[in-house]
Amino acid sequence: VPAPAQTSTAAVVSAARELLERVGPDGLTMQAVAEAVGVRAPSLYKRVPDRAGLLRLVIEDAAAELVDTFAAAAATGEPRDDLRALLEATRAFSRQRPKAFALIFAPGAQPEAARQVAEQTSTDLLRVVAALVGQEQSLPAARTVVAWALGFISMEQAGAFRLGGDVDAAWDYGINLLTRALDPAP
Amino acid sequence: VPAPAQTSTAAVVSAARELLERVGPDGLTMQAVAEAVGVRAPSLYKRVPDRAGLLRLVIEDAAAELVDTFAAAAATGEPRDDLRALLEATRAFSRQRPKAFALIFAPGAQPEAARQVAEQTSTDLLRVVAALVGQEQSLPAARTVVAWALGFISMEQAGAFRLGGDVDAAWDYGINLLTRALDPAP
DNA sequence: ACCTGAACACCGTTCAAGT
DNA sequence: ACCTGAACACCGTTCAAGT
Repeated sequence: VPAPAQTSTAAVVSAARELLERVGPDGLTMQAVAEAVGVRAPSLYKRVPDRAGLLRLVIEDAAAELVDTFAAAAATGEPRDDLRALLEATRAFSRQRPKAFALIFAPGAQPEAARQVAEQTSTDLLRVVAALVGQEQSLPAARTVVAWALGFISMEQAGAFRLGGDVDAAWDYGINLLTRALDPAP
Repeated sequence: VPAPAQTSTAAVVSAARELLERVGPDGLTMQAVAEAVGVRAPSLYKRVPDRAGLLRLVIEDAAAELVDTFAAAAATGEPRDDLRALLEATRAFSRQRPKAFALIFAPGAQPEAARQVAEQTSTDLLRVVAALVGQEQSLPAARTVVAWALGFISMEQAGAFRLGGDVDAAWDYGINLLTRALDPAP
């Protein structure tokens, strides 16, 4: 007599995603996930290989969503506006799923997810940056933009920016400064 | 008959620091630290409050070293050279103690250490940035520089930069681009 | 086929007992 | 005054037994 399935891989991953954002990576225990989907912890091993594998699924899922968000923001209009749109989309996603966003790019955490994002976003970003600075230096220029954006978002989520001032204004300032530097002759 | 001390807080923190860099945060177990200093795990609680407190000591120690390194690199010469020196010192420190550096700025990890670094480095950085861009916009300008540097270092340690190209050249490119943007009239 | 309780390994932490 | 083994709580994981 086969026992009916009480849950599914999708439900497990979904519960893990919500737990990650609500209580952080340390709170993402197998028992908490099991309780959220209505089974006992050992049953989760019928759905995912182990905790690391579950976390990998959550992060790769978030990475795929980030790629989609990024692709949806890609346009082929005025390069300055296009660059801003890509950066705003990235920051907006980081606010929707801050913990997953941090884990995608965390050192040593999930190389595959970071590689996936890098591969699937680099074409759009390089095109826009090349439109501003030229083909030749588009790679180091794009790296400068990405480093700034990831650093800014990381600081924002870490609660840096304690010397006062407007954080949104600092974000705009950074975009404007980089854009101006990439294409000094408007 | 008092039992002679077999270790000290300094030795415990030092062993923890080495373990952190060698095996990462997850490998930094109380048992591994105890073995490194030659006692059993329960004895560590005579030296540090608990594992979180030990990690806090390690990170604050690294933060103090980073502040010293930064202060030693501060000069009052040509502002562009001064800014480069501050950034090079930060990157050099991140390579000496990559795990500790990441933990100082990790979201949610150690707010005190990050605050300490921010407070004790902001004066030097703001002065140099103000010399380039002017007093009025020195705060958002400094935030742009810091965001770029932390993002670049984070990407470097995470093993991003997989599309080829010279990472050191990208670092120089970023410094030059930011410097040029901060002071467009050389 | 999946679910479960029981068991095991591992880690952080406490504590009574030793010196 | 510090050190230790034993014990406890908690977590990840395995597995035999149930349906």
